[in-house]
Amino acid sequence: MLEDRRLAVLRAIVEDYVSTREPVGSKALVERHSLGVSSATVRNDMAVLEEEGYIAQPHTSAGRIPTDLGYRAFVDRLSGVKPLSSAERRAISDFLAGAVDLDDVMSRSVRLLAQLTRQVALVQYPSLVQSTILHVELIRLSNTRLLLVLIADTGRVEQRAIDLPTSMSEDDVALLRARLLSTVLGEKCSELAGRLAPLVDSYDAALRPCVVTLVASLLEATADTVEQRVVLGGTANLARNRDAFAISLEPVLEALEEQVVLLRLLGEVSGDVTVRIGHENPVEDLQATSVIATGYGRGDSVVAGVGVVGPTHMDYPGTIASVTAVAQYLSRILDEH
Amino acid sequence: MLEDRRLAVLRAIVEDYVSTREPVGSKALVERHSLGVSSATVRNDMAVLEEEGYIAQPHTSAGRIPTDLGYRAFVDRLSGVKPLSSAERRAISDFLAGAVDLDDVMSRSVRLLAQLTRQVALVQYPSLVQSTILHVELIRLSNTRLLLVLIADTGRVEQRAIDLPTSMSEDDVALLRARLLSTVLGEKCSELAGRLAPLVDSYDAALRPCVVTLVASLLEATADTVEQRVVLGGTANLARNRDAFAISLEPVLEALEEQVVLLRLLGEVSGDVTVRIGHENPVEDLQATSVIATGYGRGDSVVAGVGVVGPTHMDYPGTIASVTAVAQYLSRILDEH
DNA sequence: CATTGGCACTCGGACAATGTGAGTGCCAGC
DNA sequence: GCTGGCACTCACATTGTCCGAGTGCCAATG
Repeated sequence: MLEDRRLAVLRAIVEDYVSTREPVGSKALVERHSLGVSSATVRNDMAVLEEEGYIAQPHTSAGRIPTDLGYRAFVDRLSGVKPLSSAERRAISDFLAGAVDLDDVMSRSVRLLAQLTRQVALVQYPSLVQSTILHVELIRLSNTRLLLVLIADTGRVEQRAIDLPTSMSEDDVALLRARLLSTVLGEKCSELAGRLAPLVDSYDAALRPCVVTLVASLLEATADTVEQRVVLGGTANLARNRDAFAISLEPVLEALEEQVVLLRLLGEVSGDVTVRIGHENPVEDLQATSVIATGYGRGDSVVAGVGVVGPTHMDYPGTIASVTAVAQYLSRILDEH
Repeated sequence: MLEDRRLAVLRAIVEDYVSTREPVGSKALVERHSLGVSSATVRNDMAVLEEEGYIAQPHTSAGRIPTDLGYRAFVDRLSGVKPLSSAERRAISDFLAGAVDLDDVMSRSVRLLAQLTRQVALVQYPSLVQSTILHVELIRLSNTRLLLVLIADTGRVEQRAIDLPTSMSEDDVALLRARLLSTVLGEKCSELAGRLAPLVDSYDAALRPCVVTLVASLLEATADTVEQRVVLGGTANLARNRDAFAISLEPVLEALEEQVVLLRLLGEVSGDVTVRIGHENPVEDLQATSVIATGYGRGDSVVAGVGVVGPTHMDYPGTIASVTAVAQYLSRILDEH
C-alpha cells in the first residue's frame, strides 16, 4: 500500500519530467496528479526514493529527476505499452507497402520510425547468414576479372568483384556458374562452407586457383562480420533535444557513424523488446542515451534488428509501441516476399 | 597598389577569422601579419572594405568578420589551392584501394573525405543514366513474381521485384531473359527506352502484359529521378562547429537527410570545383553553410558528384584540395574497373 | 595625399551584489 | 502515518559597475 504510493510517485515524476524536461517538485506533483495526499507526504516518499537511488536532485533546492534506475523501474513495473492509434498503424502500413525493393524498404522504415518516435532510428538489413540463397550470378568482366552477384531470399543482393589468379574463358565461366548454382541454390548461407568444399575439390589444377579465389570471396561476402549493415536516420531529432546532451552531441553523432557501434546496439535482439537505459548501454559514448530495440524476421526466426536511440528521458511506452509496430510490419513484408 | 593592400587586408581577415573564429580587429591584424603599415591605416582600409560589403561588424566596438561576399572574393582572387601532403595522398590511395565493391568504395570515400576536411562529406553513386549495361538477370521468384537485377559498368547493381499481371513459366522467363540480354547488353541506360520498344512489340497478346510490366519496371529503375543516390558522412563534424550555426543545427541536419536536397547540392557538378558560399546556396536551410563540390567519372564524362558541406568560415584552400583529390582517386578507381 | 599617432567614444561581456522563489527537511500536532 | 507550518538553502535572474578592445575622426607629417 505504502509501497504502492511510492511507486505512483515515481511514475508521476517520470511522466512529468519526460513531458516538461524540468526537475519536478513535490508541490507541482500533487497539483498535476491526483495522488490523494499532501505535498509533505510526497516529500517524504521522495526522500525514500532518493535514498533508494530512483531519483536525484540536480542540486539542493531543486526538484527531482529520475535516475537511470528510476527509468528502469518505470519501464519494468510501472508503464504499460501505449497502443498506436489506428491512423498511425494505417500510416505505417501504407508507407511501407509502397517500397519497390529491399533498399527502399530499409530507407522507408528508418525514416518512418524516426518520424514516429521523433528520435534516431536504426534498421538492420536482414542478415545473410540467416538467409537462403535464391540465385548466384557470375559475370565475366574480363579474362581475369569476375563479378559475383548473390541474391538471398530476404531480398538482399550482394556483389563482389573478383580478380582471378589466371584467366578463364567464357566457357569456363559458364560451366563454373552452372555448377555453382546447382551447389548453393536454396542453401542457407551458413552452410556454404561445407557445400563448396567438394566443388573446389572437383576442379583440376588448371582452374583450381580461380575457383579457390571465387569461393573465398563468396564466403567472405557471407561472413557475418562483414555482411551486416545498419541504416540510420533522424539524426536531426538529436539536435532538437540538444539541451538533453548538455555538453555536446558530438560524441553521440560520432558513435552513431560507426557501423560497429550500431551493430552492437542491435546485436543481441530477440523477438522481445530490449530496453537499455543510460549507463546500461554497452557503448560508452551513448551512456547518456537509451536504446530501444527489437528483432524482426520471417516466421519465428529473427533475421535483423530495428530500434531507436534517444535521450534517457524519452517516452518509453510510446517508443516501445512504435518500434514494435515497425518490426511487425517489416516481418510481414519479409513474409510476403 | 593601394587596392592590393586592401585585398591583402581582406585575405588576412579571412585567414585569421577562419582560424580563430573570433572577430578580428585592426591591431591584432598588424601584429599577426607583416603588412608594413600601422593599425590606423588598416582601420581606414577596413572602413572601405566594409563599405564595399566584404566585411561586417557583429556589433560596434567589435572586430570585423568576412561576409559571404568577402569569402567569395577570397576564393576567387586571393587564395591558391593548398596542395596535399604526400602522406595525405598516400592515405587516400591506400584507403580507397582496399574497397571490395562499389558500396564499399562509396562508404570509404565518404568517411575519408569527412575525416580529411573535418566536415560533412557527400558522395554520389555513379549515375545509371551515364552507364552502360553489363548484365541483366531475371529470376523467377514464383509464378507471378520476378526479380530483376541490373548491373552497370560503373559497378552499380540495381534490383526490383516485379509482380506480373499473369503467370509465366520457367521457359517463358528463360526466353525473355535471353532476349532481354541480347537487346540491352552494352547499351547506354539512356538508350533503353528506344531499344526495348521493339522487344515489347515482338510479343503476342498472351505474354505481352508481363513484358510491358517488366519493361516499365526496368525503365523506372533507370529513370534519372529515381536512380540517384548520395551517401553522407561526418555529421558529427557539424556538432563540433556548433557555435557556427548559432541558433541551431537542427534544420541543417534535417536538410541533409533529404536525398532531394543532397542531389541539388551535387546536381550541377562538372569537372571543375564548384564553391557555393552561404546565401549563394540554393537550399534555404543551408544558407549558413558553404558547399564545395566537384564531379568524378571515367575519362572525360562526369558520372557523379562528390563534395562537402561546412560552415562558411571554412578552410577553403584545404577543403578544395581534399575534394579534388578524392574525386581524382574515385575517377581512377572507376577507370581501373 | 596617403600614412600615422593620438584621442575620445562606444559597447559587449565579465564580475559582483542583490533579491526572489521554488523546493527541501524537519517537527509538532492530529 | 499524514499533515500544515516554518526555517533554510541555493540556483537563477536582475541590476549595476567596470574594463578594455576596437572604432572613427582629426590634425600632424614626410
